[in-house]
Amino acid sequence: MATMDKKNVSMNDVAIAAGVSLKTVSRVINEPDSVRESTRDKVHSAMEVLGFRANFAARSLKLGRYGCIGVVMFHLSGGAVDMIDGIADAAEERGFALTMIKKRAGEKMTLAEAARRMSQLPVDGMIFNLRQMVDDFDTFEAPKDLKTVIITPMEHPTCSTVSDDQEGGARMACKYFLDHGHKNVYFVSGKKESLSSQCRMKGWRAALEARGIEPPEPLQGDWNADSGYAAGLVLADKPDCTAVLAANDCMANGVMMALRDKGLSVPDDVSVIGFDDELYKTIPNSILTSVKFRHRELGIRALNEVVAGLEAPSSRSRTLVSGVLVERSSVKDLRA
Amino acid sequence: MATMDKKNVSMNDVAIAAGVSLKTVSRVINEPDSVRESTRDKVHSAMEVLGFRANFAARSLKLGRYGCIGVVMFHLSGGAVDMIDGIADAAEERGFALTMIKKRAGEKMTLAEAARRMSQLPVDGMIFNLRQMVDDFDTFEAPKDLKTVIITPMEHPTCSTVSDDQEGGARMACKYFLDHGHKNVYFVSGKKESLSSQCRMKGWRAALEARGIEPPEPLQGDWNADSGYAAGLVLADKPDCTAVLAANDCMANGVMMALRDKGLSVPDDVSVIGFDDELYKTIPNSILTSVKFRHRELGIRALNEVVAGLEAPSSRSRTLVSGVLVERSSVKDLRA
DNA sequence: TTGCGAAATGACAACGTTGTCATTTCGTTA
DNA sequence: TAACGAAATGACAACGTTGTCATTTCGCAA
Repeated sequence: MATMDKKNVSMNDVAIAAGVSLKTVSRVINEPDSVRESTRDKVHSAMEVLGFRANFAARSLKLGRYGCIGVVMFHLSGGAVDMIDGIADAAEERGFALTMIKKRAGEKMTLAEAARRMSQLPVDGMIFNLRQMVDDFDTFEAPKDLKTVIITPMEHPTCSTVSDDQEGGARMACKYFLDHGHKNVYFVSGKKESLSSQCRMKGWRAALEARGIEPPEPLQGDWNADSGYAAGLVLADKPDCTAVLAANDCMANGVMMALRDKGLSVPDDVSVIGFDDELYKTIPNSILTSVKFRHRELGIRALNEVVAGLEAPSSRSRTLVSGVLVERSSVKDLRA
Repeated sequence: MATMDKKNVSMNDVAIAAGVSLKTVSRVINEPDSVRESTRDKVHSAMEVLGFRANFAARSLKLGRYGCIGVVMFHLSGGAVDMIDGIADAAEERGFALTMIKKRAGEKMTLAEAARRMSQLPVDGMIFNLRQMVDDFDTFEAPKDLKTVIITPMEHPTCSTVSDDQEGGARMACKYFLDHGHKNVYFVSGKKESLSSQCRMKGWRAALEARGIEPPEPLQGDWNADSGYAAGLVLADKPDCTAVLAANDCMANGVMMALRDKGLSVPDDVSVIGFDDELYKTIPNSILTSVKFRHRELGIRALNEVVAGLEAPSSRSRTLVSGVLVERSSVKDLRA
């Protein structure tokens, strides 16, 4: 048995084994250049033999920081993966790990509650991913010593926020229709409580009103294809409907299928744009033009904002990550 | 200004403010019943006034544990969301938080490297989510004091593993075809390096061979609809092809579209089964029968396995979470 | 060889908790 | 009122690091 069974190997154990002082072991880890090579080797091999691993708690206690960023997922849905991916990559790059907690199903969590839980954990700063409204959004104050960034399209009075420019994306899509000669644009929304859906609707309205067009009544969907299909059946009967903006690709596909089932062609009779640009994964040769948001970039920005604010937690900024219109062939040009 | 600007409020500060000893403050937090109510109130209001928050590092150092489970994402893809969801919920329920790190794009990470990084972080145990093979899988030995669970379909010599029963799911689907009178089943695979795809293929092979049927050459896909479509075009020309098992729903949809474009009907001419049961989100009135895995359950099991093993890190178990065949109408009954 | 400044190393305290054990206070009974 | 056991509280050490400052060792010039 070469392996010791002492529970935890401390720097002191290593120091004794290597015949040096505790502090020298510490130096080998934190400032190796200040230690003579021969000493360093002794220490390294002692660490090897004993299987030494630095104690996170003791180190953090002394340093007064953890090297971890907290992430609170209020809602964990499909689009969140890329965002987490971005957060995690950026964290790694800057030498941070992530500490994650999640709102449980059914649990009513406020920002204050999330902050309270997080501040008991090893974190130097935190990111809240918020896709729906919470009761205490406006009144919430982040702990003064813990930089807090909220991922949400709403502005917050005291915290930094980061968001996709959902409203801008919707405006862009709408303008694209209008610039292609369409006189009006119908809208199919996502779930009512979703902030994304609300913002996309707001952008759609704004773009139409900017051209003096009265927005028609939006159709209520629930993100899934079936609700898009139902909306499509309704829209097929409206003679003035030449353009449909659906709040996501799945519903856009539902709309397109309904239109076809009603004998209408996309884009010849009706043009359609969706959001998220993910239909191509599921539909071969997909023609759907779509507004794509850079979730990964969003995550990266959020993390960078936290890290940048570690020294000045009370600083406040607002970041918008623009979307991109991925052009395919589901929009007909009505001009000329 | 009611707010103190002393950097960190310690139990000692609270004790002085409340006129009690340090230890009494500690007791108020950890064993409130052992403190007289009047004392408790004094302490509580002192904590309130000073804005006291317990120091995680000091607490962990003393207790010798963190209350955190590490999660390493070797691959962060769509299906991972539900799994993380399950892990996070189960963790929460058992009073643990999650510490997460991710393999970076392009980085070559081994299990040993992941374990080394994790063991520098605040974790009592860890979960590796492994969807592809890594070089040191068979030789890897987990730290003796850190319970390690690997989410992977492969068996590991020393670590506990948890997995969907991908192979069983594929067998189930295949058997379903055969039991409905089909004489053969074609297979469209996902990306070559994916363990899921490999296992699904293995199950398909096994089910056919169990009935003495020689499996036809599998068609290579890449998870996306276009590759399924290409496979469908090939399959449409095979007169003996009455049943197709695609390694995911997107490719299954591609196959179906190709068959229809070739004038074949699903399920009248060809029956199709997919995996993951997610097509209904994108396709209205989807008819695709599909094998669904309970990713959330998988995450819960993985976390529970870690927690159960905290006291005996060297214990080892293997958990398989079965899939479910979600029946729709894409399979024709050829009997009678 | 001696002396010197620089480099390397070490002793000790401190970070903010909790465990151990001693002490004080309380309520009850004789 | 005194005496007692139980309940409440407190003093102090310990967890495993890193920072401060003192001490030792080294290499080199005189």
